[in-house]
Amino acid sequence: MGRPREFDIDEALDQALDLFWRKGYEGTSLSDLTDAMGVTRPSLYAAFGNKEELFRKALDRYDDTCMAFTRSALNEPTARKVVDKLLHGFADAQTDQVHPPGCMGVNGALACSEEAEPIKQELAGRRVAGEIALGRRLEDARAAGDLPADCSPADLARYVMTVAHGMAIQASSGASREALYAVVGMTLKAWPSA
Amino acid sequence: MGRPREFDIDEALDQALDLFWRKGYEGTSLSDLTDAMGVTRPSLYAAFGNKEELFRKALDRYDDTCMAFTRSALNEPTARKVVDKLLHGFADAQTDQVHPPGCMGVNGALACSEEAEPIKQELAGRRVAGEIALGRRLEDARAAGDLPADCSPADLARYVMTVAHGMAIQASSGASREALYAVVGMTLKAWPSA
DNA sequence: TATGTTTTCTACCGATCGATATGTAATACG
DNA sequence: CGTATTACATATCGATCGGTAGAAAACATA
Repeated sequence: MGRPREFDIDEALDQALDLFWRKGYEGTSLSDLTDAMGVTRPSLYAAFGNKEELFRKALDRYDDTCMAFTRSALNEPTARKVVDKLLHGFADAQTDQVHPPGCMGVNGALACSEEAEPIKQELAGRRVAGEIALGRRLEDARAAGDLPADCSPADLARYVMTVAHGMAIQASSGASREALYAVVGMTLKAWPSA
Repeated sequence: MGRPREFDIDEALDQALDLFWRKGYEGTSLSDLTDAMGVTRPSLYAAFGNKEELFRKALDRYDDTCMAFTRSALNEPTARKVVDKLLHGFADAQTDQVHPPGCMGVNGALACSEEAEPIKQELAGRRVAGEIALGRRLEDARAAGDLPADCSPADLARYVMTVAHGMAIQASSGASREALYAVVGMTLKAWPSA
């Protein structure tokens, strides 16, 4: 009951995500958001709570859509294929021309004021969670003989995520998809074979 | 002549650098700066112009001091030693415990509002300049037979800088120096031998 | 001591920040 | 229809943003 909402929640969230991705949490103002989302300020607060909650919902949407490949990549049969799909997926997501260049998890809030510290911590936490998930997958691979017994899955996972996040910086600086593919290729050269 | 300045320019600049490094250009307020530098607001403007000029001077000081190793690394005799010294230098600079974690060139302004766009461009420009300088050094190395004839110095340079900037993100997320050293080690495994 | 120059201080500027109070329009239910 | 409920729009809140006027204080030179 009550008056029906005149805008689509997910469409508005996509606009907010685009802004936060491109300008970061603190670099995006409420006026930026309401202009892009086509929603007045009170409607935004009624629908999403406040700026921080809006960011978190946009981040969840980012994870559900743009980062979906990270989950499916872990299901690849071999460790090398997992990493290959992961890094190419990041390269694609960071240069897909429809979203801002780079990575929302890095651009969102890397260095910020005290006020945005919780956001920064949230993003850092998700980054390490991704690294840990990859590390576990590589541990399984080692146990299955898919990786040398003397290698360190944790170190390998950190190496891969370092390249992934480094590519996000490169993309923000204007690197092309092909340039990132070349980086992925060199990264895989360092990959150990069972 | 005139009343002598009561604070040291370089000491104040170091305080400003620490703040910009830790909180970014936009995340650092004038009140943050004056508090940390021990200088009143009009004194700051008289000495440094405005916030943007202060940032640029702090950035120059960062380059002259914390990034000095990047120049000397290029003088190493072999391409591999250049890259080894470069990456270990970045790992050290990003985890030296006296400065904020990560890299000023990345933390300073990665995603920001339109107002800080010139700062963002400046930092991106310096990043690509570093990559180009390394690429030239690797070209020389290839010409000298220090690298395989069929390798791409530009791709190698991009790969190295991608890892360097990725390590900056890792350091911001709390990675230890040893963890970054492990990443450097894996990166060098991909290095071609002549 | 008198004067010119520079730095220091207190106080304040307009603009923008995130967030709301208040009243009206649009729906569902009785 | 009447009423409850929800979303809409206008107008504004106090706080903070980067940046400055204007006067007093500390020096060099005369």
